Amino acid sequence: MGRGKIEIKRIENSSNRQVTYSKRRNGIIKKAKEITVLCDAKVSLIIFGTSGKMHEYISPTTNLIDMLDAYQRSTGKKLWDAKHEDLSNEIDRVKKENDSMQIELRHLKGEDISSLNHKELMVLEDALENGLASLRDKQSEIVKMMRKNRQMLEEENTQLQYMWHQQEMATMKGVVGESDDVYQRVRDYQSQMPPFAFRVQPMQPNLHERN
Amino acid sequence: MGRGKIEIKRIENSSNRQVTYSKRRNGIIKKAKEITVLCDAKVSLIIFGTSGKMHEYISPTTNLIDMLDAYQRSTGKKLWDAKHEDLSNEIDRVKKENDSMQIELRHLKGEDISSLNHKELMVLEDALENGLASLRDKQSEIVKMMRKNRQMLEEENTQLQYMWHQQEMATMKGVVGESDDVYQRVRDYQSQMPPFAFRVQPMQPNLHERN
DNA sequence: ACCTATTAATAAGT
DNA sequence: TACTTATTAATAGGT
Repeated sequence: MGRGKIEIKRIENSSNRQVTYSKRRNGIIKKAKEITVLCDAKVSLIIFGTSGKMHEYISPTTNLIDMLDAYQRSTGKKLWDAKHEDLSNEIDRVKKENDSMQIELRHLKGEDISSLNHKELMVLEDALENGLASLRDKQSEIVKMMRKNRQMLEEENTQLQYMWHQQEMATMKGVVGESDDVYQRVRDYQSQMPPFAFRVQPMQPNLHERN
Repeated sequence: MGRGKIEIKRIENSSNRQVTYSKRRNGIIKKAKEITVLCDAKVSLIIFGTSGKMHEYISPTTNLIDMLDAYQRSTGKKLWDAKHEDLSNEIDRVKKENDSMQIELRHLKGEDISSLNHKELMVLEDALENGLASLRDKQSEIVKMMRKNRQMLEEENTQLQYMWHQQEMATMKGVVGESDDVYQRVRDYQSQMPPFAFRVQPMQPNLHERN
């Protein structure tokens, strides 16, 4: 299709070859676009000329990755190396782990237990009872701590009341000195101990609500 | 280039579209081959039609992997790595899911509960108690079924003993006929009911050990 | 890049 | 699906 017929063999004249390359490259890409539109086809076309410059066309209804995935599915050849397979295996492995944990969780919550046999039910029961036991331990530990806390607060309170009482007495007798007021006494008292917060907070920091 | 000009837009007639697809696909592949030979070009062409069937052409001077490597060098886009990243993200996602389930499981088993606050402990307690309650329900259901089973067996046993006794009486009187021996009686009795195994098996098939 | 004679591709019909 | 052929589209070679 030109001023003369040409044989399909390498064009030896370099500039002719370059010109032909450019024209035909455009031609192919145009054809690729057309078949995409006319026939709902998906095309991936990558062309390198001798210059090393690349030209490509990918049907806008898809992308190279998807095309290559489809290619692999279609041919069975694998383009992505072993590393990808490793990753896929890893995903499978972790997903399986996930599933079994999912099941265990459901069982512990009393769901789907109809499929369990007697032995399995016993194991489950043990687990639940142990869990509950640990929890109760924890809770009683907390209660103990709270009691201790309250006790410490009460003791401190008593001490402060006593001091306040003493101060009142002193005031009534009119012996108030600048370096011996009630506030100084309280500060003296406090300095004998670690700071308040440190002193009476529970050892269990998360005892309090978080939100 | 045909008996008439056509617009470049989707061919609605399905069989026309199929025919055109087939012709033009061949046309493009032919062009790809030609430019490969004429101009020393390297072409990778992958085409999927609506049927999902794939056609490809790769210049014989190269292969798809090399083409894609060159593509990546040329564009800077990374194909495998993109895929890679997708997979890695998937792994991360699933692993996170995994971890949180892991934690929940440990909590239900009474482990690592020191970090929980009061509210969380209450929720946990509820979950454990519910689980235990469901389990106890299940277990009592099983016990009930076993009792029922045993009862059925006992009744059958009684019945058989009675028949055996009768037969003994008959034998003592010497009135044993060929069509009226004890075995026949037992068979008669059994034929009134479904087969033994079917009759007295628990409705809960997994009651028995599996391994 | 553009031009255009010529070949190649192909749309529609069979 | 394959063949035919009128017609359009691509393009070789020249400018």
